[in-house]
Amino acid sequence: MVTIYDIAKKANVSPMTVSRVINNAPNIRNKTREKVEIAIKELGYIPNSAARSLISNQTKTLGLILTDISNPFFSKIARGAEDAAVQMGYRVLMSNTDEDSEKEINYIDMMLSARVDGVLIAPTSDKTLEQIERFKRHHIPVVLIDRLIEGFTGDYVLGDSYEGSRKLVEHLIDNGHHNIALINGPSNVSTARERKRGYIETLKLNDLPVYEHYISEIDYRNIEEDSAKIIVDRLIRSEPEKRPTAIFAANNFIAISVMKAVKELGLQVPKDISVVCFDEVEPVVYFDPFFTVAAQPANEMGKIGIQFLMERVEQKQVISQRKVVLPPDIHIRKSTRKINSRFSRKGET
Amino acid sequence: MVTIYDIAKKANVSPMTVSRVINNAPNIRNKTREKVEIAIKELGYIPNSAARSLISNQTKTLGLILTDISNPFFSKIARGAEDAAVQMGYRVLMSNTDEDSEKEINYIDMMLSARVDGVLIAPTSDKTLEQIERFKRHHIPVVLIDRLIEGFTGDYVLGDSYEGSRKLVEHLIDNGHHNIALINGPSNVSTARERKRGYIETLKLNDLPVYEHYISEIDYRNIEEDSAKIIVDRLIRSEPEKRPTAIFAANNFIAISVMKAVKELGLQVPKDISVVCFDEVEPVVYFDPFFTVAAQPANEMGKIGIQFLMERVEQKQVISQRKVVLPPDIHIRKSTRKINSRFSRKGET
DNA sequence: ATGAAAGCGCTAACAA
DNA sequence: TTGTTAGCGCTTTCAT
Repeated sequence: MVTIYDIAKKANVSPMTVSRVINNAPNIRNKTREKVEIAIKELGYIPNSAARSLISNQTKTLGLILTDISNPFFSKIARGAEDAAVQMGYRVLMSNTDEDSEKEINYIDMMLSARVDGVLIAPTSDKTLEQIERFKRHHIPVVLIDRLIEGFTGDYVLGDSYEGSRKLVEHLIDNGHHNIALINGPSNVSTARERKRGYIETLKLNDLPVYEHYISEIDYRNIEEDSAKIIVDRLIRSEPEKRPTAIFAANNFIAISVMKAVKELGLQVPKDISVVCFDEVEPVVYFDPFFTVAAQPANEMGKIGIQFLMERVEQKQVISQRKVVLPPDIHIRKSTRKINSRFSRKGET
Repeated sequence: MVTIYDIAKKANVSPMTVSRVINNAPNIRNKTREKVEIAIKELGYIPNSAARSLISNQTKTLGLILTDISNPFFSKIARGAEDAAVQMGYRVLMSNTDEDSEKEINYIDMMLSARVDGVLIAPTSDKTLEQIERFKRHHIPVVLIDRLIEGFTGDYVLGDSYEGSRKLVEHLIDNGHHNIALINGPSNVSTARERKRGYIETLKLNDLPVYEHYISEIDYRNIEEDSAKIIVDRLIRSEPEKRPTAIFAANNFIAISVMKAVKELGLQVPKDISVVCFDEVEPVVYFDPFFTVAAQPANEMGKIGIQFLMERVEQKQVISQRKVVLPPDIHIRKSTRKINSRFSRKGET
């Protein structure tokens, strides 16, 4: 490996001068600089980041902890984050926790030993707070993305799950749906809680009853399995007047499982049942927009998350906590249809 | 920051003993080990990777250079690669070149200065070979994924583009299509060349003419723009007997643009025109399998790529070049249909 | 404008 | 079994 000593020897200067050249320090004679630069080119010298880190106490590396980069929502966050990081001269270490808190701990160990300068994380659950404390102890800034943890102090960037749910459910109600089921994510994740809150409050505001048997949860880790089908099956087999006419799937993955289940049960969307969900279902949407969704600006979220993080890392204006909650875009498409309400609402004639 | 010196002081041993404990060295008295471990726990010590790298000359970090992680094909490669890397105790630095060779060079600089122990790369074009040489000069192993470069010596993992094209086109021909257009990727990428070769040879083997005006290329960087539409428009407006009855889109992104264009031109797939492509169009495929595709095992490719890389990095059996070409799975679905050939093939009665 | 010395956190090599 | 010394590649500090 070529070092500044090799360059120094070749250029007939001291290692310190080489260091000055590669750091664009002032007060260097042009001729000296040229000599050094030529030697660098000829030997193909590239500074050793590890040695620099050791002195500067910064690695110019950021940690990105997401649950699954092959989920389009997260891969967009990753893209937005990576682009923003590189633009500011930082590298990105990626990881996939698969919603598994043990994997998450291992990745956090990894990030800690890599001495990342900051971390952007979508926590697997509220329990992650303890792990985040570990970063705090090492004075490593942490920004939360997509998911909030109560008691967390620091910046975060979320989609507005409550508002998105409100609008999605409102849309269903406006189209005559009074029997709306919610298939939610696990309640130890903030987005799921907020979506449920939006769902319940919207029903109540519209004088619609909230049925416990309409609400179920799926652990994200089991979506691939038959959990969605079991739920959809149960919902559909209930007595005709209790059968939901619409399903609110908490995210795109759940929506897909629901679609599959509905189909396997011989029913059609939206003819027999309407479906809405969070997050865009790509890339179909580009040529055949089907799902009625609350689309979150994932790329933007990643970008803002890194910007916040960088400001903490570079200790610019260390303003107080920044809480950004981005509104989702509601797209009304073909997975929902107007129906004739089977029952009138309270107060309706 | 806590160092081995802090631990040493607290545990009343020398820094070297601490080093031995954290490295699980033999010949340490149990009691000493315990003392040290307690101090480590209490102070929350985590070894500094940079310092270790400086001595060991390895960073336990791998570089992953892909074109765009928000493309499902590549995000699956990334997942497979990341999982495999972590399992072997390595970290992964990610990057997105966007098919841009300048960005690619910057990322390669980054990887070089990060002193990654190895690189898994899907090169933007054949020109990347020079850049790969830079890794070679620094004795950093490189494994190619998805795309091959002529003249490259080393391991690679590809999908079988030639074979996939053969089967896709064969399928179209079997269904009466004699007028098949190819909308390809740029010919400085190996997959595009191989797909074209498969297309042409299959036509020839079936005594079908190869028309130059049926073959076009799209730069991956412009897919979002109207390039596909312009091509589809031209194809469709040609004289009736020259109008293709099927389009072979080189990948899923192109296929989506084609679908969009076909729709905007008021036509339907597969009624008016059949469409086939490479790579699965997810996640629709899970509930509404539509596209007839040659699906490549992306996750597997990433995993194998990292395995090969690791063997080079850890200099196990440094066997000669390993060339893995994985066959795609052909899925016949609803985007293609049987038609009555408008003209008989040469030799047919 | 340039150089020498010291040290970042760790470990290899040797010594005790 | 444990400790001492030196040095990985670089930069900070202080000279010159």
